[in-house]
Amino acid sequence: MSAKKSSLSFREKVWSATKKIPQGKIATYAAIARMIKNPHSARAVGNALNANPFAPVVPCHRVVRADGSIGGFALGSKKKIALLRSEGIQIVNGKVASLQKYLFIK
DNA sequence: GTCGTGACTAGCC
DNA sequence: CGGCTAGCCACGA
Repeated sequence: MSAKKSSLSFREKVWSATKKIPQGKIATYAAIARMIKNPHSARAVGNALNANPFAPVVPCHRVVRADGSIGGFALGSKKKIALLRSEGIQIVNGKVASLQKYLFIK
């Protein structure tokens, strides 16, 4: 089989996968790791987004923790909640309501 | 080549 | 319900 080589760094893949998240939907760090074929790098995914220089370019605010908690945000978790709400996501107690309902997993 | 750090996760009390 | 621990991976110094 033609094994494709990963020319892009791990971070590049993370940003690429995150950019694919449709508006109104969200994904977990583990889900992103799954998209890039690194299901065991959920932690590394967070690191990638933290170093993400494309803050407004990549919908990093659509990425939350596996338990629905907001996790973190370079511009402030408060801002993240505001953005999610603006997309139709219900946030309760700093957590996503019906996380599964909004999850975007391929 | 080794060490420390972090926007993670699951388990245990 | 909350708090702590251990395991996991990628990156920079």
